[in-house]
Amino acid sequence: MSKTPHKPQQTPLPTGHCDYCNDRRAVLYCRADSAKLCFSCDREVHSTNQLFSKHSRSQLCDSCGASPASIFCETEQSVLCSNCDWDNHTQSTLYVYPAHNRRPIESFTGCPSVIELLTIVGFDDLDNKALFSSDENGTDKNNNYSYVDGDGLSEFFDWETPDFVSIDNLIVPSDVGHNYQASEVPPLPKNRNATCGQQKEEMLRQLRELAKLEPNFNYENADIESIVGFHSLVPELNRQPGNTHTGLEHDADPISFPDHGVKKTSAVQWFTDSFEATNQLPSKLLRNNFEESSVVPDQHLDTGGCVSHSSDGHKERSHLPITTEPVPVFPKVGLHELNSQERDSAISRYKEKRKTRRYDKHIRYESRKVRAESRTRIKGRFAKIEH
DNA sequence: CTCACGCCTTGTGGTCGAGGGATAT
DNA sequence: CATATCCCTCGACCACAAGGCGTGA
Repeated sequence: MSKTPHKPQQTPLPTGHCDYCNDRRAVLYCRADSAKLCFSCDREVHSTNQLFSKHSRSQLCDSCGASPASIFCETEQSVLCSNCDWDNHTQSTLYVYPAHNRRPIESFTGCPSVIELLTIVGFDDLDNKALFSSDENGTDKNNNYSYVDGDGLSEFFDWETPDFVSIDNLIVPSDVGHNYQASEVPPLPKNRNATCGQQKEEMLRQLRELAKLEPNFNYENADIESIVGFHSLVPELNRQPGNTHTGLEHDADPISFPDHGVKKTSAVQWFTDSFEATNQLPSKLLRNNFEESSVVPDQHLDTGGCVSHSSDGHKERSHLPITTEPVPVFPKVGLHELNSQERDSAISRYKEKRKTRRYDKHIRYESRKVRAESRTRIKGRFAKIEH
């Protein structure tokens, strides 16, 4: 592994506050709620009940700060939503910047513990002692995070460049009529740390606060090993099984962690697709949300192609091995035929549809609800009223 | 254009049971 | 590995008030 001297570009970070507490900086985005949340409020909101815990959350886009990120650009060290990824990595001619290494990142559900969150946002290589020691040494009076040498953090922030994708992967043969295939996003690498983008300092700070509130969190024991078998660290209260997913969990195959003698019901279930099994938690457990929220649906909404679509967006998702090898996510024909106006229109329709999508039960007529609740029933069925 | 009227459609929730996955034998 | 059992999820069912819509005055 070669460490690159490249440091994240210090573009202005979005300064949006959490929609819930309006105090801390928002670092996550909940699609179902269309809300930007900090880690603390995310836990509070999504641990309320089982329904809320199913909400799919993603990191906030580093660029616009208003949409769920689905792409990690290693070159820019940023997490981007599909639109910003498109804007940042394409030119007006729809050619893709070939030099940027990008890959999909995951959303998650449930009510993950701090340990899980560390993993989910890409801090899985961070020693947990460093998490706390940096809290003591690495924050100033204003609780602003600063790099700390010698405790693992500085090393952590020396970004490593996985070898999973190279420029060659993005070079398109000259005989290809258009360059869209170049915009495909490589599969999830085994080394998936440092996907937290440009808000990593804020994330780390919030996670540190969260860890202090987590009664069972013991950094002395919370090492990476325990992440893999983190049953013992998972507080029985105030949390529900967390998982990362594509938002298409219906067809996912649930897998459990090594039992460690813990009853399965207490184990956190994760969802896996066709991931190559590795020893690293993220590689094995995390799924990407590329299919649902990345550039793919945005850019070839109605053009068919490699990603199957269904009316409900759940049952017929593609089984293409997008996580094991690069998949030509763009059709050979069709996309280049879309002019920018059509594309904008398609994107708008997609975003609007996504925005209005509802998973929770919605009562249109409260009066009917009241009426139904007061009606006489026989075995649950409405019964005729005898006059 | 507004209003009244009549007819058709819609939506509401608790329970049951089919179906399928997980677990035990 | 095959079968049995358990457990969970989810759709169907019911009656009828309210909403929607067309028509005529």
